[in-house]
Amino acid sequence: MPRSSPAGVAGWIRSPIRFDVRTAPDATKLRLLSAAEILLTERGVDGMSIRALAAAAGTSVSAVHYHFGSKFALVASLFEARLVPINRARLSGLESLVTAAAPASPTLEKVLDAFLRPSFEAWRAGEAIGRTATPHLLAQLHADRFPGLEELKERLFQPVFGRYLEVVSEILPEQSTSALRIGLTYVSGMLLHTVGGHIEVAGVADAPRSGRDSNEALLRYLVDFSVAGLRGAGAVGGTRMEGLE
Amino acid sequence: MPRSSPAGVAGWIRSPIRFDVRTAPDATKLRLLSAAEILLTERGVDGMSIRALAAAAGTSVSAVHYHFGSKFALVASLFEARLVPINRARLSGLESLVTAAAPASPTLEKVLDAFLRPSFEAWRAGEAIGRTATPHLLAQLHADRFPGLEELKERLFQPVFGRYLEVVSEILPEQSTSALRIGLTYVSGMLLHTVGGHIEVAGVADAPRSGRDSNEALLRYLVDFSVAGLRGAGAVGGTRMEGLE
DNA sequence: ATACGTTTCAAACAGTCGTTCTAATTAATG
DNA sequence: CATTAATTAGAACGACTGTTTGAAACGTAT
Repeated sequence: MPRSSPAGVAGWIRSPIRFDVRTAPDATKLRLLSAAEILLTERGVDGMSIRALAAAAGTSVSAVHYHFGSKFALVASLFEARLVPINRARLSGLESLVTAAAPASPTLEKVLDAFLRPSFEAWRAGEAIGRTATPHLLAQLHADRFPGLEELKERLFQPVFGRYLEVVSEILPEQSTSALRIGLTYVSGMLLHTVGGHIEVAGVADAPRSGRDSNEALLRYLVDFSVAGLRGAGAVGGTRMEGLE
Repeated sequence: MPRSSPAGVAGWIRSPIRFDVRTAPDATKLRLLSAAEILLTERGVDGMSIRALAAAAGTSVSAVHYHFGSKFALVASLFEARLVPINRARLSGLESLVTAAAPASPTLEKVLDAFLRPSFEAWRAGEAIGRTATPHLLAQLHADRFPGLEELKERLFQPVFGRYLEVVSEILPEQSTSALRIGLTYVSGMLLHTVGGHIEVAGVADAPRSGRDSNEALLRYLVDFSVAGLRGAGAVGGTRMEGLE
């Protein structure tokens, strides 16, 4: 199939007959990223070939190296482009809660909701337009192995994680930072497990009929589970965590 | 390096001078599985080539297809060989708890401990012999995509999961099966997140100095987190889970 | 219209992939 | 010892990998 033009974004049309999205600046670049998002989600980094990507994007194979330099650079660029907005929403949401509750601390439930919700929003948005969506991609890349990807994940995720860890430590001062770090990592793990498509409860994960309600209910369940887990795991035995210090 | 013979398992030695493990039945098969376990953990299914595998196992490339038929068959065989004992331990541990507590139900904490402990045992055992170990492999394969692997995971894991879901449903009768299914899936997700090497708390995950104590502490934290999470997620709002039914 | 920098394309490069084939080697059986 | 079966090794197959190259096509400005 030749490159189809998904209408819209017009305005500065020059040729009224053969209008093509390619006339937009960076159109090829964006088409490659968009196609890569789907292929990466479906087949992983190693499973996505440059040729399959070029075919899906309607470009030639050399376009990838012209615009990105290498396959890894494209994957890294996509990863960053998708994760940065989510992380920004996470941080701004957290700071809003902190300032609103000052000088006290916000509730743990609200903090975890602020952490988890941006991913769920992107997840639902992706489902709406008929593809497996960004967070699924993030979960896939999280599991994938690729030279340099580990450092990228660290660089992008750690500032967010660290700030949340600070705030949660203030809410649960009786728990050690080490223990809370584990707990928050578990929360991240559950989130990735969810958006990665492993939650296959009736019609939630990849089913076409999953809507806003079930998505919201699943988010609430995850928030409640996390709140109770964080509180409960630290509360049972206060001193036996020294093995993890 | 030529094929080294890790001593032991003798008894029917034939040539006292050039004894080689190859003389044992299925020795090549076992060496391939063992080498595949390491390579799969490190590089994933797509990242492990038959040639690298053969080199690591000290065999020729054709040995793989002679003994297993295909690369996928080898991966599936390894997956099954490693997961079946863990699942057996999970089921027998659960039934022990059930019969011991009859006619009442065992505590949720004991049930989850029975579910999680076999993986932790295998994890620790793997660390002891200096490799990343079986559960890490399982986590890797869980994230990997491979034709037919999904069905295999389903076939191997579902009976165990279903039985645990039954017992947990009896312990928490006020929660719907759908909600508990999600919760138990989250518990699995956290476990995979742990043994997959994503818990990087001081010296626990891949650090060389992680020992029995920190491992046991981490298991306890995960059990406590799961118990509190399962109870807490269902207890907050009893009727708002209908979106997930 | 000419020139220029940007972007696109098909072809080729140097490998690696999983798999198959044939011959040689090994172990077991008569 | 001879024969048969099981196992191994190495080369070869066709297809595919990420990447590079050089020329063609492009919009834009001179």
